[in-house]
Amino acid sequence: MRTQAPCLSIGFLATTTGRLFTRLMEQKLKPAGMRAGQIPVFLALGKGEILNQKYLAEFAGIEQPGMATLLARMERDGLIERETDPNDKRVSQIRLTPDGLMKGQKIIPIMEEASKEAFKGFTPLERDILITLLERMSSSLERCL
Amino acid sequence: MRTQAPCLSIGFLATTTGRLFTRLMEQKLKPAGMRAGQIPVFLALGKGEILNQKYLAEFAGIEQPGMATLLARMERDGLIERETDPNDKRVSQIRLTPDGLMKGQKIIPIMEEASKEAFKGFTPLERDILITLLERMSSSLERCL
DNA sequence: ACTAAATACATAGCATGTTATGTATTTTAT
DNA sequence: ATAAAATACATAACATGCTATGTATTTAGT
Repeated sequence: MRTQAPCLSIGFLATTTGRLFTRLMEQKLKPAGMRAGQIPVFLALGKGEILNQKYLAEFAGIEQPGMATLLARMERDGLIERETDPNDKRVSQIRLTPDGLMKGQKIIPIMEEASKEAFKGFTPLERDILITLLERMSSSLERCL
Repeated sequence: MRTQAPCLSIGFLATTTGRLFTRLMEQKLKPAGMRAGQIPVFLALGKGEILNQKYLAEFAGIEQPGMATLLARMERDGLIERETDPNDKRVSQIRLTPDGLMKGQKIIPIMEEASKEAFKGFTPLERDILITLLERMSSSLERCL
């Protein structure tokens, strides 16, 4: 008796599902003047919060340079503003502009729409199981990186 | 009574899990002279198959221009060769070079390793459920794009 | 007090993927 | 037979994310 072969398609499935979801979000966000990568920033700053880049990178689950370039694009597009922290000149305090705040209000409804479509045909139980298993896999992967 | 709120974190979870998996594969593939995006090409051509770009793009589940640039990089790095189909000069027949064939032999073992780590702590049943649910979500998303 | 380490952010260079569009070539329809 | 549609691939421009590295600024250690 031999060990059952692990499913090799999990990587393909995970990345593909992620990409498809991003594509769907892009479709919905673009007409509203937002992009998929900006979602965590809008979620974190949507109520007028003022946060620094390190926090935002951790919140978004990406590396610091990725957040740096994302924020540079968002600043270019007038969605965020930055101000050097007077207490620690290394830190820049980041917040949404009035335009950013206004646009950000549509994020949650759009996410709800997309999630509803992604979960089409799922029972609430299946939905919860998928979330739980994905969270566990995500943790496993983080641990071995 | 109101409809239960759909889980909004599914998009984040899917994309994050995909990214983490890609990162893990990069760690394992780079020392072997391969990159994560090349996996489907190696899988499709690993036994000496000769296939065209359109087929490879569909197999990889990405758009045609993405495959075009991927193949350009792989050709640059001496992993694949292309030859115009004499029967239809629009088509280019693609195959792995000897070096590509040799490197490609390590793909499956590396995928097995990565899958084992991703599924750490999963029972076989949980594994199968995750696969099934991800496949269903992937199909749902494809349908509404 | 002052050098060394740590921290926050920026930049460079790249891979991967997307949409939009261009260019041959082949097929279809009249 | 030929103009029009379809097909296969390439290219441009961009977003997102990565690693590696640079640059201030702050904190710690002696």
